[in-house]
Amino acid sequence: MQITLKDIARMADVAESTVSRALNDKPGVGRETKLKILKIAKENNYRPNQLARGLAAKKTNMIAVIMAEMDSPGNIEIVKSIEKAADEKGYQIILCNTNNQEDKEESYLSLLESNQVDGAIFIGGKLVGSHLLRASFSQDNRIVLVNRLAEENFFTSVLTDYSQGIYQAVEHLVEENFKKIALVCGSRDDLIEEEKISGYKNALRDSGLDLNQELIFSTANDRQAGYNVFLEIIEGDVIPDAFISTRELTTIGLVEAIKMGGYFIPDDFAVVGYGDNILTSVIDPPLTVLSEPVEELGKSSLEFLLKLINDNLDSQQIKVLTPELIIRESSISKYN
Amino acid sequence: MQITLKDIARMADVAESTVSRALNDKPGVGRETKLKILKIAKENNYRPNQLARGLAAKKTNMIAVIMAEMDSPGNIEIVKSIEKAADEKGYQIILCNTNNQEDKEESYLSLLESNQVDGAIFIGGKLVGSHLLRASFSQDNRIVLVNRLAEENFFTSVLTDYSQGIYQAVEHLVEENFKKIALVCGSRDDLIEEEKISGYKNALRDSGLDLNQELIFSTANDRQAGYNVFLEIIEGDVIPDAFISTRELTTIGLVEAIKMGGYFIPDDFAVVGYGDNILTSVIDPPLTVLSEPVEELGKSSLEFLLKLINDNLDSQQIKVLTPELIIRESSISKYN
DNA sequence: TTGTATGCGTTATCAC
DNA sequence: GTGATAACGCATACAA
Repeated sequence: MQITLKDIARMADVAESTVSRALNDKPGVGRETKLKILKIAKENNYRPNQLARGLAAKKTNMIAVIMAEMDSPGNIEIVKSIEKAADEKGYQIILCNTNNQEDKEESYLSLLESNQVDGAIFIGGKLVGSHLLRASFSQDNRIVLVNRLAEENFFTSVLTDYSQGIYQAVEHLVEENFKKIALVCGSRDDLIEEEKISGYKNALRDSGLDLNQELIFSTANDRQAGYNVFLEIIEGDVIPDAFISTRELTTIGLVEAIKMGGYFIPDDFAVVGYGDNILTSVIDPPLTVLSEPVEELGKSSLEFLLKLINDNLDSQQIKVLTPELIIRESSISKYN
Repeated sequence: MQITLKDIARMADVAESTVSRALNDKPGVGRETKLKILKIAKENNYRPNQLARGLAAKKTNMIAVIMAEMDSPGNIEIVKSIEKAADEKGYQIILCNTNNQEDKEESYLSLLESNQVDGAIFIGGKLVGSHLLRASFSQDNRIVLVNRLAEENFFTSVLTDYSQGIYQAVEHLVEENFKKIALVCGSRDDLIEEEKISGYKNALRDSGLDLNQELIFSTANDRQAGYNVFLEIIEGDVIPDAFISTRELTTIGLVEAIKMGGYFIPDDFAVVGYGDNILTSVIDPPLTVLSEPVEELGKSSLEFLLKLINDNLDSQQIKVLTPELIIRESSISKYN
């Protein structure tokens, strides 16, 4: 059995409250007694019961990080960044994976509603549903969204400016003399995907290129989907000369399909992928990518959340970060 | 503020204990009252405070998964498998990343010692230190190790049989007529690495090949280390014709270095890598790998842990799983 | 500076 | 079947 405050109090021959104060570095305890208490605690390897502590103090120093997809290296990087920042502030994180299932999201949400965590960060995923909104209201808005939109602009969020990112990508491809640029994104009823499309359209317009709706493709975000979409495309009427693939796993599959089909990158098709991480960097040829500001996304989201928690700041804040276009071989025209 | 048992009791005009029984599906509460209570709870979106519940019941239905490295896709797969199994059993997981730092491991261990979780699974990492041993003793051995060894064979564990895996890999390479097979593994004072070396030695002996200590290389498990070790090797006295790389990230770097050096796989060097996942599968040419039984590692570790927790089973168990050799292009000799 | 008393929200052990 | 009541381990307001 674990040793408790009461045990220490008995051993040190003081009151429990004194022990509590000593252990928590609170004022109002004599130097002598404090040292004695700390010594005893250490000797007996005392660990405060966090459940009891949380119950009494209404604070657990834990936050939930709820991610829609664990397969994405970019998301993992964001988590690592959050964890690093949290560690520095004395918080621990609980990592939860919803696998894009709404019911799991709701179940993890109860971590917050049942006071097991002081706040929650949501990474990615579809449009925010009603349960999240409700929870946010009832839980003093101790929620931060990363790369996720809500219909009502209500949540404190840290977002990647996909529109601007895609715009840069198109611009670059146009400079490289590619004319028929395909966009591979996600479901069109997802607001974030609409944002990408809007960046794509704007860039085409500003470059004087015609928009061809047939060059916009919506797929799931996995490798197979990326693979399949290419097969579909080369069977189609309009054959692009360049691809902008806006998610990591799709990018992987797309590149595979191109190579498997006997085509060459960038000679037959230029490719701009998404995410600058170990996965995309392993691909041959070296891939031009939109680099997601993963480090900053994580750091900022945690900072926002701690503000919400500690300052009871309930005014919502939004930070928008622009991805960086990292140009490598896969998008360099051989004719330039 | 969140609604509590007491509130519901008041609304339903019954005692708190009755509400508790009703909500927990315990016997001893009338059908009528039970329905009434459940209705009120639902209407008010009641969520039991898990801290209080855990404190009173001495059970949180949460387990900690403490991993040494989040960068490894194989480890992520193990976690996903654990999470899936846990979900089915009504457990949630807390995912912790130690980054191979002993102090972080110790701090996360306090999740267990402070009763925030019912048990813990450790994935990977160096030899088990004294703090883990101590914790295991004081916490009724509610600890399971995955791919991790302890000096004293004391912990319930699920292990990959690296020795057997490497043995198969050597055997295969020998069949393909490779003669100078290099082994790239981790630090030699790690027991797991010694196991790999032992499989390597046994296979060489059984194949009638000479052992050359200069063909065994110890590196860190990251990409750069894999890259560097190849540079070092081709500067060396003994040039191998095949590599067995026993960790994912090292494998990535090694392959990169080979290709960067202008060499061809498998013509100049055959390669057997580690881990059958998205990362290794993206590599060109298709990589022969030792496929880690990630799914089973996760599932079994959770089952073991639940047994330890619920059955108070303190007899230690060990399960050993053999990796599967998946043969692809990178290890096929052009002369066969 | 220190001790006493109370409460945090639940579960569990008694009575009735 | 139901209701008091005492834990669970800690924090804190207040009294001393």
